[in-house]
Amino acid sequence: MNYWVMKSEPDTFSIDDLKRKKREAWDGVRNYQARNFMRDGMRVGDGVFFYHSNCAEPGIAGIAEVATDAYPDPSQFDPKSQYFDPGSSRDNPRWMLVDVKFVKKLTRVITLKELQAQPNLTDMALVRKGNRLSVMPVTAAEWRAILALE
DNA sequence: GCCAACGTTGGC
DNA sequence: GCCAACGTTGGC
Repeated sequence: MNYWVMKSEPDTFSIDDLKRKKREAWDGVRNYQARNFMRDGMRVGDGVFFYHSNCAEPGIAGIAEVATDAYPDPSQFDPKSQYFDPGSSRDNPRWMLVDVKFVKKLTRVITLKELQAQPNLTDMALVRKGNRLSVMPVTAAEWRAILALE
């Protein structure tokens, strides 16, 4: 069982959207490191912090769960999609994704500011300046420490 | 909207 | 293979 944080801009897809839809294919990831985490690291049942980025109150807004193994992101084959990748093929897909299912919305957003203020979380990739990865691993200790803040 | 950080692209 | 130019992310 591993833990992850996945970022989404709430204007595009928020924890409330996931709550309403119950489940979502996490498409559009076009970063190799993030893809590798989904493809090689994620297993069904892994815990996911749903992080709101690029918004008024950036932070962890809810909990989700990995619902599938990785499979090819269909949007890479769709010429009409903003995520279309002409360099990818069905025989040799470049981009993978997982489905994520809603677990719960936190009673409040645990803000980035708050996470940065935790002495035991200073090593966490998420809180380090300039980290733009949209999918990152979280240790079990970090997972517990963050849940305890709610 | 600004800009720092950083990944990607492409000329050489 | 180097690295400048460029594009994107995301906090502020």
